[in-house]
Amino acid sequence: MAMVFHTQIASIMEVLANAAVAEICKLVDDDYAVFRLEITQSQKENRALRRKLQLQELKKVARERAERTMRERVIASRFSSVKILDRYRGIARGHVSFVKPAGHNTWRDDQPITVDEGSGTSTQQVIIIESADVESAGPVVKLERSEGEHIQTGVPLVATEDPTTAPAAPRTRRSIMKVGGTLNAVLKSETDTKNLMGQGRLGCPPALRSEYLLDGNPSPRMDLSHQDSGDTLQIGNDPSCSYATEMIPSDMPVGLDTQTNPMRGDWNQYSSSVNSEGSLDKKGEVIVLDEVTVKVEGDSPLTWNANETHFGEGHTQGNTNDFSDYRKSLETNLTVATHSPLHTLRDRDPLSTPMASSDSQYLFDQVLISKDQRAKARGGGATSGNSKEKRFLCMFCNKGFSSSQKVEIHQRVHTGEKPFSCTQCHMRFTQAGDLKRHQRVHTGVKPFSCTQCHMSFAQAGNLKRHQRVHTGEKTATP
DNA sequence: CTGGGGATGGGGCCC
DNA sequence: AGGGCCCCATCCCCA
Repeated sequence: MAMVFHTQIASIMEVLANAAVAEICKLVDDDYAVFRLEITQSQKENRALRRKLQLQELKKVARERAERTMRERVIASRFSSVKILDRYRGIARGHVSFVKPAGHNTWRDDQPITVDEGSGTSTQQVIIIESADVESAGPVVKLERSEGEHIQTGVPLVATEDPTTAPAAPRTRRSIMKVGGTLNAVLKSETDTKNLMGQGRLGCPPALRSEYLLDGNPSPRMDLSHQDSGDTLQIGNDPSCSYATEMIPSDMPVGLDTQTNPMRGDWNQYSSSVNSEGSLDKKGEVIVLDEVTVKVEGDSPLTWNANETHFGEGHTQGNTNDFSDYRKSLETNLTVATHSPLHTLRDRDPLSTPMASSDSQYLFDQVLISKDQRAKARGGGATSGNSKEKRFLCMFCNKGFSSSQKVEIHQRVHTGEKPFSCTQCHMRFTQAGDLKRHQRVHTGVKPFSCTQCHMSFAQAGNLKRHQRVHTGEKTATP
C-alpha cells in the first residue's frame, strides 16, 4: 500500500516537474523572443542614428567649406564690388545649388547625380537632400556636374538619369570625379558653373523640384534613388508644360508631400494668420509670429541652413530685397528676430564669429543699398505704401500684400518655387505670365513694333526702351 | 567701354 | 479672389 502511494506521489511529482520545466522553457522562449525583438529594434535605432550622424557630418563639412569660401569672397568683395557677391552667390550657399542654364545646352538639369549615403565623405559640391524620415529614406547627396566635366567621388555613386539622356539605363552607375576638396576647386567649379549658367543670374534655385503633373503626360524624369530603402523619389524634370515646383534644396525633406513643406502652404497659412494691420511691433502679432515659427521648426525637419541664404537663390534682384527686409525685421523687432528663421540661421551660422559677423554685416549693408535703391525707384517698402490694405504679410520679408494669392506668389521669390515650366526648354517660372512671355522666345512672335523703324519686339518694355533711341533719351546706366 | 537688344524677375493694376 | 497684363529694373550678350 505504501509502495503504491509512493509510486503515485512520484508520478505526480514528475508530472509537476515536467510541467514546471515546460513552463520555464516557455517563459525563457518568450523572453528570448522579446529580447531578440528588442535587440533588433535597438540595432535599427542604432543604424538610424548612425545615418543621421553621418548626414550631420556631411552637412557640417559641406557647410564649413562653403562658409570658408564665402568668407574669403566677402573679403575679396570689399576690394571689388558687390557684383562679386552676386557672381559667387551660388557658393555662398552651404551647398551648391542646382544650376540651370538659361537656354544654353551646356548643361541640363536632367543630368543630376545622386550619391548614396553612407560615404562619410564630402565635397563642396555636395547637395544634401535630407529625407524627412532619415531611417526610411536616408540622405541623398547630390553632386552638380557640368556636361563634359568629370566629377568623381570616392564613394559609391548611384546616378540616375533622365531617360532621355540615358535611354539604355534608367538607372545607371556613373563614375564621378570629385572636382576637388580644396577651395580652389570650388572656385573653379563655381566659375564653370557660372559659365554653364549661361545667363549667370539664372541660377535656378536649386533644387528639388517636386512636380504636379497637370496634364499627366508621360515625361522623362529622373529618380533619386536610395540604396537602402529603395525609396525612389521622382524629381520633376519634365520638359513639358507641367506644374513643377522648385524648392530650395537645403534641408528640405525630399518627400514630395508639399503639404508639409514649410516653404509653402504652412507659411502661407502663417501669412494669412499674421494679417496684421500694421507693423509687427504689436505684441499680439509678435506672439503669433513666435507660435508660428515654433510650429515651423517643430513640424518639419527643415532647418534653416546658415548657408541657405538668399544669395544663392538665383534671383538676383530678389536677393537684395530679402536680406534687407529680413534685416529690417530683425532690427525692428527683437522678438521676431529671436525666433525668425533668419535668426535661427544666423545663430547656427559658424560665420558668427566676430570677423564673420562683420562680413555678414557687410553683406547686409551691400544688399541694403541695392534694396533701398529699388525701393525708392518703386516707391514701395515692406509695409509701406498704404494705398491699399495689405493684410497679408510675407513671412520671409514681412512685406505686405493685398491678398493671400499675392503673398503666395511673392513668397516664391524666397522659396524658389517655380511652378510653370516651359514645354520647349527647361526654363521655369514663378508666374504663368512669365512663362507666357517666355514662350515668345520660342515662337518668335514680336507683337510690339516700332512706329519709327521696322524693329519689332517681343516685349513692350523692350520696345519702349528701344524708342529712346529715336527720342534721344539716354538709357539709364545701371 | 558703350550702346542696343534679348530675356527674366518682381510687383502693381485692372478686370 | 484670381488671373492676366503691364511696367520697371536688371542681367547678359554682342557688335
